[in-house]
Amino acid sequence: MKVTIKDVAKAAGVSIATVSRVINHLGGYSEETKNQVLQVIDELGYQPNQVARGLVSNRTRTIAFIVPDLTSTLALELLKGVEKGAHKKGNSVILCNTESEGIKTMDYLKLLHEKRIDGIIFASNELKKDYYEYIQKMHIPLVLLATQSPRFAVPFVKVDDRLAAYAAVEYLMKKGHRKIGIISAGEDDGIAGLPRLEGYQLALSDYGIPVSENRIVRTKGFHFEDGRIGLRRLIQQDSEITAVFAGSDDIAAGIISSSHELGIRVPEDLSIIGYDNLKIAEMIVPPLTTVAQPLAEMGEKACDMIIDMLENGKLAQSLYFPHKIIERKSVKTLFSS
Amino acid sequence: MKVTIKDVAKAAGVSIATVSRVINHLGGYSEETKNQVLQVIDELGYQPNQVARGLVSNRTRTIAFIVPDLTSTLALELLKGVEKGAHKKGNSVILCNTESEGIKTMDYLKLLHEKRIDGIIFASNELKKDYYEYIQKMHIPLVLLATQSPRFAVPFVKVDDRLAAYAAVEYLMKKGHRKIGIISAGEDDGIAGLPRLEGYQLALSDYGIPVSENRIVRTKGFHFEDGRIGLRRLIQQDSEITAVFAGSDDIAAGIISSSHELGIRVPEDLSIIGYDNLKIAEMIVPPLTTVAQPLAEMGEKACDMIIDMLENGKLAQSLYFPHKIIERKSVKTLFSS
DNA sequence: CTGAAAGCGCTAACAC
DNA sequence: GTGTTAGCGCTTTCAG
Repeated sequence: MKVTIKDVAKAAGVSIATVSRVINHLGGYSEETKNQVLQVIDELGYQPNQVARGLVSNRTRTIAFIVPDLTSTLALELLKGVEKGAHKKGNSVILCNTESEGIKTMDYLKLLHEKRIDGIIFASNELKKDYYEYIQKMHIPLVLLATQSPRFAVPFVKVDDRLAAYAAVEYLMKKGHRKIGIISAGEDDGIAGLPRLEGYQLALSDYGIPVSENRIVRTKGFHFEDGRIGLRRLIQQDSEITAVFAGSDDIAAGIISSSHELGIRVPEDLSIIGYDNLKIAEMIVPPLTTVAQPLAEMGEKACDMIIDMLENGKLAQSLYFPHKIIERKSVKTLFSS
Repeated sequence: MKVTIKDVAKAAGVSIATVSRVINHLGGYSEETKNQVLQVIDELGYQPNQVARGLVSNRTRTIAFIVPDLTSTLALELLKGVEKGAHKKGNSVILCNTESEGIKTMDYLKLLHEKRIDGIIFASNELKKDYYEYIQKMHIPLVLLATQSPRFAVPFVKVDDRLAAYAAVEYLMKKGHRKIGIISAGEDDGIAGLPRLEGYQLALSDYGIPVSENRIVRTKGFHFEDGRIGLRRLIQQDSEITAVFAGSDDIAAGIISSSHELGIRVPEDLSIIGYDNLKIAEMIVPPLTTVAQPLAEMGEKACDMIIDMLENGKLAQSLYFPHKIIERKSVKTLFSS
């Protein structure tokens, strides 16, 4: 029933070593025996047992993808890229949804360790000290995806948030906007919130516009609800605003949803630029102008890096991916410059 | 460096058999040795090697989740549930994104076979004969999620699409609508399209309303674009329509997007009911009234079923999950009945 | 209650 | 070119 290398060897009239050689393309056998073996493999429908292989080779051809929040389309895009990168080279990916809970993450790490997975891609979340240290002990490659660590020297793949935020705000200004607000997670989120806020402030300063606290709304996260609530807070603080930079597309969607309720027209009364270019950006009305991150590509690259590190044994080079502004219909041109 | 069962045995002054017994809670050892072993395990930071375990026990504690299209939020919700169900019992899930290509699916199946995964959850796609036969040969449990097979006796978890579609259309009628269209994949998609179309037709008939081909638009898939194009076709075929049943939330979003361009107000001029209750349903304007499928729960259940089958060795019972209509703001009440 | 030993299916020296 | 054999780390009889 279950056919093993032994069965193949016996049926082909050779030793298991020879079979092993041909399935691993190692050479050291005649063309004739090779064909013989191959034929038997085919007849018997033999599939090498990767578990047994893993036991001796210490390679499971499995990569773990750890995300805090599988709900977000952002994670999905990332995951898609990772999966593609993995499968391209005969690896598979194990999914770990940690739901932001620290305990669950350590839990997962243990499980992954027991499974002797080959590497870890840690996505869009803070790499806590505990995690880092535990992973170090596992002696497997780790790369950070859409996040980075201020403390540990771990290779990462991401876009430069500060730069991208700067570009978004600059775009608004080029369209003639001067009274620009921001609704985004702020300093509390050092990974994504802080740099986006900094980019916003820097862009304003560079254009000689004073930064006013009244135009800043710091949200808890990057979710739809944050945007909904955020807009109400923002117009309360400063009703003169003509444009808003949203820290994420979800926030932007929330802002748009809220504006409808408040009778604010987008983009006629209020222009909005988002961040992420998720699928929802094109599905809402008006279609959202936003800063695109090449998420799928980034995921794929992260995977390549893991495999690279596995093969070469040295740390991969961190990488910034370029952002891009996708123009749709949520920003009104006041005047062009 | 790498600590194995031998190291533990040596350090604890017992045999590896004893260590194995305590880590597997098999009993047959004194309280004293147990504590001794446990302590050493802790000190050494020993983690059993699941690969080695898998080799002898033929259990890898890994379940594969196969979906054709990871892009959709639907897949995401399903996946979330599956992941939860798996992790709950110390299993992990390997993700397979087949992108609808048959070759890639067989490819994956081979890979999964080599990895000796414990079971397969096959989601929202047609189970082709090739796949089925191959999986049969693997001798591992298989369950269909959000899909079913008209040909093979494979346990499934899904909602009854026909019933749910019926309910959606009936809802529209209870709100006073009589001229109701449908934009959805049709007979070509036997799994989801056909039953939804049937539900639509049946509901109409039951209320004594003739089914008109002019009110039916059959789309290629269930995507946003299908909805956008679909609406234009529909109003061309019949401009009198007051409500539309969309085969998916994505289609519904497309319809709404299209209506804006066409100057049709939702729900004032046109009511829309969607299907799936994805996250986008609450994020668009107006928030979408839709038929909810408990996707995450379904995913979790599918996982439970796999594990069940693994433990009991017999086929699980197929399960229909209940649908539910989520009322939001995309349907106008003409008159209540 | 505990240990010795035979594998699980495969790879990788090491012989011939 | 090809076969023999010693493990990889663990579970599981079988003795004692």
